[in-house]
Amino acid sequence: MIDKSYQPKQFEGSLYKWWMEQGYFTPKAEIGKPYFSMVTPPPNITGQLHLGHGLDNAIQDTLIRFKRMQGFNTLWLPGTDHASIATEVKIVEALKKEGIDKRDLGREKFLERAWAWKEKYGGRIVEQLKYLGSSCDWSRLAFTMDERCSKAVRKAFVSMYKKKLIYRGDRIINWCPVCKTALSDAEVEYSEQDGSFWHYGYTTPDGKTTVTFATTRPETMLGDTAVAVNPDDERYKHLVGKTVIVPFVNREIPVIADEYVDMTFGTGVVKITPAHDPNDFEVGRRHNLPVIRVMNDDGTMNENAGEFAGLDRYEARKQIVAKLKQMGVLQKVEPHKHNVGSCYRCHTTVEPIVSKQWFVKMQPLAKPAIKAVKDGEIRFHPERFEKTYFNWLENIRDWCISRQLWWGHRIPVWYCDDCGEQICEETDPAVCPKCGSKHIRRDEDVLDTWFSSALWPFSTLGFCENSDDYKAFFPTSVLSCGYDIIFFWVARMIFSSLYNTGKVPFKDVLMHGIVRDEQGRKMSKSLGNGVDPVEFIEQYGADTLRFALINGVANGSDIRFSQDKIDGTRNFMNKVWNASRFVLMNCEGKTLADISQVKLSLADKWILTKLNQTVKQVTELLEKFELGMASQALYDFVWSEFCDWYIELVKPVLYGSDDTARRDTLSVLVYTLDKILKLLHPFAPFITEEIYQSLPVHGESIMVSSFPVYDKKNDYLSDCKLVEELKELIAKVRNIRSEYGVAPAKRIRLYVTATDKRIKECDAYIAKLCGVDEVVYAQASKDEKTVKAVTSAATCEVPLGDLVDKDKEIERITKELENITSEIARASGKLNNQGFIAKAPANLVEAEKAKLEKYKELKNQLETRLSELR
RNA sequence: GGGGAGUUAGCUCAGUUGGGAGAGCAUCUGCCUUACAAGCAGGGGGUCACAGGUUCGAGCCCUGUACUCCCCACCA
Repeated sequence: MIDKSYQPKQFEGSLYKWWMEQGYFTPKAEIGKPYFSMVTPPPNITGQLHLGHGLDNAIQDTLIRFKRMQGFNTLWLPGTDHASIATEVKIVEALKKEGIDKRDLGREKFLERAWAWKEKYGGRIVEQLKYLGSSCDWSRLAFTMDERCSKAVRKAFVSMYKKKLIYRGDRIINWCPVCKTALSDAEVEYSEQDGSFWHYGYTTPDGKTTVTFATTRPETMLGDTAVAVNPDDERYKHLVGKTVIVPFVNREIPVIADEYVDMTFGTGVVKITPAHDPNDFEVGRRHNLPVIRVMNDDGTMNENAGEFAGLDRYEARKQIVAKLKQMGVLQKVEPHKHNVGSCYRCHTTVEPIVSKQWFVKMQPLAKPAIKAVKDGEIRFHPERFEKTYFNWLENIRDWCISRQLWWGHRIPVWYCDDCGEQICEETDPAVCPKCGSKHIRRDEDVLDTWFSSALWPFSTLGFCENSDDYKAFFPTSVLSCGYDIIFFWVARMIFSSLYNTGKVPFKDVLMHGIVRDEQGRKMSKSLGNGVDPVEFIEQYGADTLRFALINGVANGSDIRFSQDKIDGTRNFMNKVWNASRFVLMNCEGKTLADISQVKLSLADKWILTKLNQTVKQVTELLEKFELGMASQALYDFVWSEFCDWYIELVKPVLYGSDDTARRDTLSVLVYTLDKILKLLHPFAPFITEEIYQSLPVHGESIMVSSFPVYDKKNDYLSDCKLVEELKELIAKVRNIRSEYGVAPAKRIRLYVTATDKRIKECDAYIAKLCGVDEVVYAQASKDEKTVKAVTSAATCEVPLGDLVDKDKEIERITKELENITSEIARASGKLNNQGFIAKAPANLVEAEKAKLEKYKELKNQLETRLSELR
């Protein structure tokens, strides 16, 4: 028997441990067997569990549990990400506290520290994920830098290098002066900031002509190597080919003509700094301009900056502006809003800088990735994210994959100091294969952390070894993650997988949104509005957390996590708990029968039908990945049908004296509860297992039991309809009692004139649920003061004696009559419409006719009643 | 500049092939009815942003408008 009150803390931990011990999460690789597999988005080893993980895991665990119960060979493979830059930043910070500089420590020692750090903290998030109930196979736990994944990284890199899809070159990249590394385009976040537009000009050597322009970054002028105008611009045609002088550095630079310049913008003149602006870099290439870097890696000005060398970039800007002003060169300063890029890790403003880096050539990889989605080999849910995906891949630029960091996969390229050869092989070279020299050096840089995560679905499964896991579970079935990492991760997995394995990495992509706080703000450390899932689970339990994150939420949309939602969900869990307790209490000391052997009551047939339809609905919705709607359907069935009606309907039998009837109904009650628990288990694994273990008859574990299956022969539609009519009748009588203020405890008599004869089978139900001590199947006598309720199945008269207020009754019936009349108008309007008759589906027309008949009958009854009263 | 999403009850949101507007919370009334007051019963509350169009029929499809939010691009 379960406890009196629902206290999830008392059983969640131990159940999880037991599931693990039983090995339920760990499948065997059975090649050819129908499978369902997923890989988790690997959380960073630096990470703390937050509600985003909660949502992600709730979704995936729900899917995997559903599929497992459906009999698929299911694998959910977890792991963690080394998170190159994020981790390195943390370790550098920790070292700083000890007064140690990374450079002084040296690469090897630094990596020792990093690994030690990973051992110490890397497992924390994994442990936290277990609180959620995630049925991942922890025995297959992967790490992006473990041997298997590293091997895949090496293999992929070498292969792409040899196919010239990876190349090294001097290009404009985004540079973070704090992290001191290059970043990919995706790693830069843009935000609008207030800045200034400084207008000034450069003058020709003869001092006669000045060309004026505007810039937002005056400090870059020290690296200017040209001034550009549009070739069609009549104002400046005469200047093209002439030169002007850059102040401070006294460089003579040409005035060039280039289509890039927009004549209508500003003065129509652009200063060109090839080393520090992506567009200028392109212009510089076209005109063979020198590329002069004026900034160091830490954001200070370098020796090319002349008198400003050594200053921080912003200080240099300040001083340059001041001096330009002093010199009388500065013409005006305008406030200007512009988008500034910042590092996604440390939020420092990034600098576009020319630098020698490694790149992945994207065009050839993007094409098949686009095709796979266009052809429907991979489907996004919701579909709209496919557009986001296409848009990105169609406009993609080459991917900068080298990082000036130590923590990560070191680029597997060696350089020969003697002959200059570049060596890139799957095994480390000892000597230069070309000249035999021993003087070879390995590239210092590591790879973008996303390069290894891009291989995740197949690297973790043992693609390199062509392992049984790979053969049994690849391609994976579903990938679930937030829409915020479509570019970082989803797109890159798709092209990487197509390139390396020739297969798509997964068939369906299920996108979810961001979990926000009550006010709709993003949860963040700085706002302090984050909810710690571990604390939350302590208080409310994992089931409540999971259900609150999933229930009623549409795919891909953000979620507001509010106390209201939490309370409502906790109440639902409590409801499930108490309803189960009711069933179990009634089972004590009783024997049950197989429901195929019992005589089903009306209520039994009704709940079995409703159950059956819920099974159908939930299964279909889950198969379409509509988890939010599936859980909603379950919530409604459990609370509004099973608890509110069925349990109440069966009480008379359970408390009655007919043992056979009791046994039969109890059997249906337990049967239904068993199915409810199974349907609910993927969403709320703990509470369902805990209750399941207390059922009079149960399997070893609910998580390896079979998911309920819809069976048409369990639909008792006519009985179902009768119960719906009964519910209507009960509601109307209750309404009258309530309206007339009849004390709830007061037993009354009820006169029923049935239009549906079967309503006479419902005595006990009516009596119990309407607080009636006697149901009389006749009309009330003329002198008894009654209030009348007209329903689809019967007319009821509630004798209320002096409580009956004639005027109030007339008012009530008039109001009801108005409703009915408008319904009749609507229905007959429809039926009089020739277009409707001709074009609407026949069943709809029939249904409408039936409704009209019913309403007319009700109207008659009400009119009769009204004339009686008057 | 390009793309996407949203606008439905006081609040937060569902509403999937177009066929009589829903939930939770809040609110009002009455109930500690032996599973549950974390509950039960009953009630009130919506020209589904606006304007057109398609259709027998539109919250849902099309066009436009307004406001809000997000992503991408980055004319210096």
